[in-house]
Amino acid sequence: MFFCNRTFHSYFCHMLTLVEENYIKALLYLTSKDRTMKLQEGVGTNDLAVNLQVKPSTVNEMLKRLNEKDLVNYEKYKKVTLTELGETLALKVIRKHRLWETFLHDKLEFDWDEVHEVAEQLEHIRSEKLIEKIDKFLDYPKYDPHGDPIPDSQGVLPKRESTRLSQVEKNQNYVVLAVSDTTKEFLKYMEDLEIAIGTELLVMEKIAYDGSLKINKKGTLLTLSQKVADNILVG
Amino acid sequence: MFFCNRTFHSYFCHMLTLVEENYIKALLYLTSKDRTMKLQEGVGTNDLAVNLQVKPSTVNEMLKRLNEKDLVNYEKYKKVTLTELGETLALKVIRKHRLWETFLHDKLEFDWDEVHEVAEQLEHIRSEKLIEKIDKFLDYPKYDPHGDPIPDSQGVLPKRESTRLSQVEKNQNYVVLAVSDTTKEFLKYMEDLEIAIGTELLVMEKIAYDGSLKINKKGTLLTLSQKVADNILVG
DNA sequence: CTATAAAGTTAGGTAGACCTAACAAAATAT
DNA sequence: ATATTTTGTTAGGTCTACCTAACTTTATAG
Repeated sequence: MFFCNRTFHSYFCHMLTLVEENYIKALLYLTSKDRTMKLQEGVGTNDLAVNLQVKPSTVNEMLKRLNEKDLVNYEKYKKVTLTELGETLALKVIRKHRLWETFLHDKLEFDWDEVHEVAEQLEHIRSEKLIEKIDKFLDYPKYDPHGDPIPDSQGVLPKRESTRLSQVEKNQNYVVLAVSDTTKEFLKYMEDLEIAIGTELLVMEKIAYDGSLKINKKGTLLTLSQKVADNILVG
Repeated sequence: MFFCNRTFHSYFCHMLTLVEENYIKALLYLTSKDRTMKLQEGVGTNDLAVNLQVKPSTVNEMLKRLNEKDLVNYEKYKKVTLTELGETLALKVIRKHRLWETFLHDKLEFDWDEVHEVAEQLEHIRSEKLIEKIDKFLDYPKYDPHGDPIPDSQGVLPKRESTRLSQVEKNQNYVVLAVSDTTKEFLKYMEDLEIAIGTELLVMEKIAYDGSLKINKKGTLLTLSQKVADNILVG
């Protein structure tokens, strides 16, 4: 039994429709993915439309509604961002998604590549209790089968150990977790290098003279100065 | 990824909306519950409306659609029944519902009375593989936490041992599972006695002279002839 | 710095699933 | 057998979430 009818929930509850949940989830995904890497804050209507596989006009309409509900910051012709409320709720959806993925993989022996599709559905099941029970049943995992971090019940993502690229071992694979310089210049450079959150890097050689690094990025070879390598956090 | 879009599914797949699933599930529930007990076959618009908590006009509209999709046999002003297809699909929903209830109760330690609400949501998850995995994970249970039988993957309900009421032990509780006389006269009498599928009965005394029974039906005392007791199957 | 392309918006339309109000048919009760 | 009640239906309206087509604003390229 749900206690929030439509009128009620609009004012008191934060009960989103399944579709609204998908919009804020996509928004969180698209923003957090590039949060530290892009020059421009926020996401465009078209990007969202592509991600959600709907037409831009549909997105536009929904953005107005989400704005009304204080889930996004939206102004005509501008990029959209999640509000704090929106982000909190999106993290809850992500939490559910990743816990379900873990459940499917660890307990039901689903393959790594099969879990996502089903978790897309399960993430919308409305029951605080259920997801807490699943969390307990899985013994409070911190990462899902893809290695993505699972937010805790407060929406906090586990802190990951990260190391500056300038200080890692040679000949070992690392994944870019974050960057510590957020200036336009740096990020623009990162974009040019096609290095983003999630990019895999392998240090081939450290040049003793100036501390610069020879890097293998999925087959592509490139050289990064120590200054740049200092600002790339990997793990 | 779903391979049935709207146009496609209407003609080739039997992919029902969540709401359609709820309608056929309710229909199965309302018909099977009284199948052997009622004089009149089928379910009325109002009954369905009450069960689904919507208005009769909404039900009416949906019945036309379900009829188009060959899920129900519906004619204006007449009682509605499920087609074979409708019943098959409804049994799949029931199967999912009861397996999820079992999962919630047995694995996640949900209380008996909490499982239904969540299972109402989980039963609509679309994944053959998921439900088969859950079935396996639970080691192929035959009954859910409420004792209701779980249809197998072919939609077949487990056969239950049943005994004629005329042959059961005294002072032991039984539940009516079925009746073996389907004549109007008998069923009408059952209705008068307010004995239906699911009714709990306790035999207090067997009269040696004519084989009639003194019965306690939830506090009410009644006497049944041997002939009647022969036609009531309990378990 | 304008012309063209890309991105975003508006208007108007559809389908599903619900509603109310008014009406018709069937069941029942006198 | 008719009056009344119950049950079922129709018509017309709402909201969500989608669409297409036409249009406007912003970005990009010559």
